[in-house]
Amino acid sequence: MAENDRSQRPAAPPRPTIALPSRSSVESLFTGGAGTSPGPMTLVNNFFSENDPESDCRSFSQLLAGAMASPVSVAGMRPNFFTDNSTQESSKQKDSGDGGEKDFCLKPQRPLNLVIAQSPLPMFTIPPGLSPATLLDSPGFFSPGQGPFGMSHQQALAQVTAQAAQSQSYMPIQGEYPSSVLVPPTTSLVQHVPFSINGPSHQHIPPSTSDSKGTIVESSEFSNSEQRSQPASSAVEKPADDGYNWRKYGQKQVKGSEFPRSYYKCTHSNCPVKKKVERSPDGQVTEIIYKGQHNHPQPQPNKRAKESGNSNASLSLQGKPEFGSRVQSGNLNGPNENITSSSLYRKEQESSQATPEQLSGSSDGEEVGDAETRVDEGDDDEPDSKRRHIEAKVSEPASSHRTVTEPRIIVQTTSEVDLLDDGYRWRKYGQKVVKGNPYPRL
DNA sequence: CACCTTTGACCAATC
DNA sequence: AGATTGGTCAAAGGT
Repeated sequence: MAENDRSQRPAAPPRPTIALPSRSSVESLFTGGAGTSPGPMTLVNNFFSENDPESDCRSFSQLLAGAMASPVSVAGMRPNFFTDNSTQESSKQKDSGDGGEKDFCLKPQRPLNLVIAQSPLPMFTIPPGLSPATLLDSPGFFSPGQGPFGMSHQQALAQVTAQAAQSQSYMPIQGEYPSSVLVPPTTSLVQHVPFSINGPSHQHIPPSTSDSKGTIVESSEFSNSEQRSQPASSAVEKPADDGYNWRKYGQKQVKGSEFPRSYYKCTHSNCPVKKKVERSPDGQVTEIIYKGQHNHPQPQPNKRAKESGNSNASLSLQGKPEFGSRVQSGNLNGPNENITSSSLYRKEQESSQATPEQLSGSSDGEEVGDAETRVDEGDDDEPDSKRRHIEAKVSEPASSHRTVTEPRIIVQTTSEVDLLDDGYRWRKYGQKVVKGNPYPRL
């Protein structure tokens, strides 16, 4: 283990392996709106940043949830594809394909924020089965007809989700994430979205899951009640039960975070996956950050049950560390790839406890990267990026979700560096609208 | 006894 | 160059 860690440090993160569509498609995507940054992150931001006063649906999670819950409606570009509580409960039903069209906007009870963090880490990846082009070309994604980013986030999200689902049928998008066993080591934005959004997952989690302490994290994200029902999970704060076994190897108070951060490693031999969990004193998880991908199948439930004391094996959504950026299906080489991907699920549970940065945010929760987001310089060659730059903390939609539990999702992308079709990575240093040219010149 | 958590110290990157 | 900070190590102790 130690060796791995050590070796990891110096090792530069693998370059993001993102297959890009021809420029045209990319461009159409990125240049959808004037003044829009073409960066992957920006892209995402645009998706989710919304200042739609008339819409209560600010939460990306909601969007996701909605998308997941009702692909059909999504396909229909229906803004209100989400649902209320009942919906959540009935998510299973939805899985079977419902057309539930409830207006989730009205029930921002579990708003989730998607945060796209910019970092040197290739977090924003696209699975082999789903090419960026596919996503981008998707009418819903960026519909020319709707003008630059004319479509709502919900729509966009829904679209993406739907496509993802279609393109990768093998990939369980919802809470029932089979974990590494079935899931190839690939990842995509789409994937991130769905599962990360605990939204759907919570639906699968029986309300009374509480017993298993292991599930704390996930469940907590979804509902406070559940969380609370769970005792702070004992002194041993096990990370959420995501199906893997974790060993805590450190804990530290991190600046900027009110709560101590715990460091966990996957106990599987040679598995480079690590995760950082921040918990509030009362045991509520406020943030989870995964790094790397499991290079092994998920342990058998019984095994884990024994170890974690939890029989609910699956639940979680969280454990999606698998969603790595690795495009090639091969095995991980280990140390070198540990950082292939990571994602950060941040949830805010108690507004009161929200950290300043979280609260400081812009009006919209989805706005990525504002306040604290550190835009990476863009030098992809940056080494481990484990440092502060890695995680961009996103400001919280202070106003909108104050009292609500806010699971936060941070998708880390490759940074400001744009990936273009030429195979090289470019850093944008300017943008201008050129007269006569519908698209801004970068 | 094996495995895990705790925790202070250490290291390296960054400021 | 020194201070700060995040991440990790590893001994000690607990289960």
